[in-house]
Amino acid sequence: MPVTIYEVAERAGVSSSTVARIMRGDVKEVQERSAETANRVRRIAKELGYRTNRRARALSRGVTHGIGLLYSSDRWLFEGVNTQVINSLVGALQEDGYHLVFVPLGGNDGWEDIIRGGQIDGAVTFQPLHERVSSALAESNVGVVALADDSDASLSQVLVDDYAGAYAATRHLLKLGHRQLLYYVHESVKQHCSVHERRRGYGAAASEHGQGLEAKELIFVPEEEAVSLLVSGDSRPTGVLCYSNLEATLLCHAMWQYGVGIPRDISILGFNDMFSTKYMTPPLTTVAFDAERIGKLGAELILKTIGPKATSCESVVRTIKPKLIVRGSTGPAPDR
Amino acid sequence: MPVTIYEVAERAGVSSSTVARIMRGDVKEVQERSAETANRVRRIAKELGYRTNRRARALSRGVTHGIGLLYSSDRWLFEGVNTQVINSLVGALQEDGYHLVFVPLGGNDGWEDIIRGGQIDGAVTFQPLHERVSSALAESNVGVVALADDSDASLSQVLVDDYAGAYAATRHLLKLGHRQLLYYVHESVKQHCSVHERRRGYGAAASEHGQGLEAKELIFVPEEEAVSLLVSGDSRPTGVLCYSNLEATLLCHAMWQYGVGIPRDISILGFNDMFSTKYMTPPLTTVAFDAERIGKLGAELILKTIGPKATSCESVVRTIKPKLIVRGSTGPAPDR
DNA sequence: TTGAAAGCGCTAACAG
DNA sequence: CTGTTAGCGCTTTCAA
Repeated sequence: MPVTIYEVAERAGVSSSTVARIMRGDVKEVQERSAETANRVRRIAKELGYRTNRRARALSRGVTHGIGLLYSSDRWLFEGVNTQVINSLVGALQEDGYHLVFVPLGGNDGWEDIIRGGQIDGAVTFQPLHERVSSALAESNVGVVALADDSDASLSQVLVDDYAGAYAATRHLLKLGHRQLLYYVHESVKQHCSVHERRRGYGAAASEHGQGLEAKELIFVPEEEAVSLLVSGDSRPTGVLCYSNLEATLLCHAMWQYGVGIPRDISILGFNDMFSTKYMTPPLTTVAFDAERIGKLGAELILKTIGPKATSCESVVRTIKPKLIVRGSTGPAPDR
Repeated sequence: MPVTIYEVAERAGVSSSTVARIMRGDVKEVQERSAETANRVRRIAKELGYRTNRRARALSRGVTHGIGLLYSSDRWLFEGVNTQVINSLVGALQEDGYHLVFVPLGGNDGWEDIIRGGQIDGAVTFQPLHERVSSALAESNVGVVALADDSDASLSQVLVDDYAGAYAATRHLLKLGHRQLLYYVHESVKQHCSVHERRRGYGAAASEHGQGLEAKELIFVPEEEAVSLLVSGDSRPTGVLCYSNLEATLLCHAMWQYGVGIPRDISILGFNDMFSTKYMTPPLTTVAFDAERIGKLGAELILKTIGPKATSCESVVRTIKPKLIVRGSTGPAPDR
């Protein structure tokens, strides 16, 4: 049986409110007398092993300090760089006494009970939300911030400047002399704003360059198609901007098979700096972003959104800049 | 302002307890009269948009329906097959009205507040727990089940029969005629019971076979070492049992570089059937297990452990059998 | 600053 | 089966 403020109060000869206030840090301790009491109470609480009961506090204060991680399992959340974001998000939330709760959106109505039942104070998501979910959140006054998703302009969000990343990456290829380019997105990739943003950045850099340049794109297509484009024909691409490390891995494998050298014959550039990337041969040139920072910013935004002095109605967008990490998979364009 | 049982009660002309009981499904509705009231109450509740307040219920019942996912970020939890286990665990818990909460063990004392503050009713973990954590759990009467970890015999656990998996895999190599074998674990792998179990299975199959067989092992070593063993010397292994898909990926890459054919010159066998495995060339022969099932069993065990009729003191162990999936990366041993 | 008292919304005996 | 009556443990006025 856990010890309560009442037991501490009795032992210390003060009222329960006093104990509660002291344990909560509400007491200013400017006067000598209160400082003394405070210390005594703290000592006794410690001796007795007192801990604030979070259930009671939740009811009384009307908040749980829980943040929901909204996701549907059809879009696999725990892959790639998201896991790093989540990890840092959890850490940052914990710093402020908040915890993250898995809230799978599919299946039964569990998610609705959690949202409407006051199980969480706020939420984060990596994906567009269904209307039902959005309204449940709104009606329950649960704030949301979107991470790496810009589909709902009314939400606060933290984004990566994919346009800039793709632009820089493409410029890199151009500087190396590549004039036959390809932007490739694998068929397994889900529709997402970054697909489009990276395409825009790629396109912008290409059209800026002007004449004598061929910039192809293969979006949502199986790798066989990309591979055959890369290994046959005279105007085959020599510089490939991959949507992520998935495409990069696939293509590198395939190129080895066909005896195409990287970066001798083809330069390959990916997005997202992952573990597996470091174990590639050659190491992948890639556009990386600071996943840790997204988590931190996300935590910051959501806590601000649900905070007491929340100027709710305004949504804020934080954008982080990716950076190009040049490694071994890109090199000068081959002579033709 | 959310609607409470009192408002529903007033509108329906019954007492709040009646509403609560009906909403909770406590009412047996055998008699006509009560069935009628029940329906009316339910209708009104729906009209008013009533939802049980989980905070109030938590305080009153003394449970939160939260299950903690205990992990420390130094052992990266969200990689590989664990993510599938977690996904199914979350789903299974949701079926029973439970939710999973991230509980990072490092950093500040947040985890202790969660455990001792009654934020969760039970917990699951994939790793050995520190003494401080274990005692916090025990003292707070929070049950735990270990997933794929056998380090604490006093816990309920769900395990994979890694011994059997490695045994079957090794037998597969032997049947293909391989007589120079290697069991390889990469340096980045953390100490874990499966490392040892797989080694045992490998060793058992090897020693069963008897004479004319050389079974090497390289445990926790960098890939360069493994690669050099595979490409030089007369007695170099032709059949490799990798600890996971990581080693398999690394070795396949390296073999391509050295012009060593798979499975022509070397057969490679991995553990864990992952997405990336399917995109390998050739597709990886691997020992797979039903991750979904682990999650389901885990949910079952933890709910049983914390349940009301929990015969607490006894810990139960469920073991699931892996199965060998033969694909393209293994073939007959080459002539020498 | 401190204490007394009234909740937060639901659950859980206990009568009726 | 239904209503009444106390709480669960903490927070929060409101006086003192």
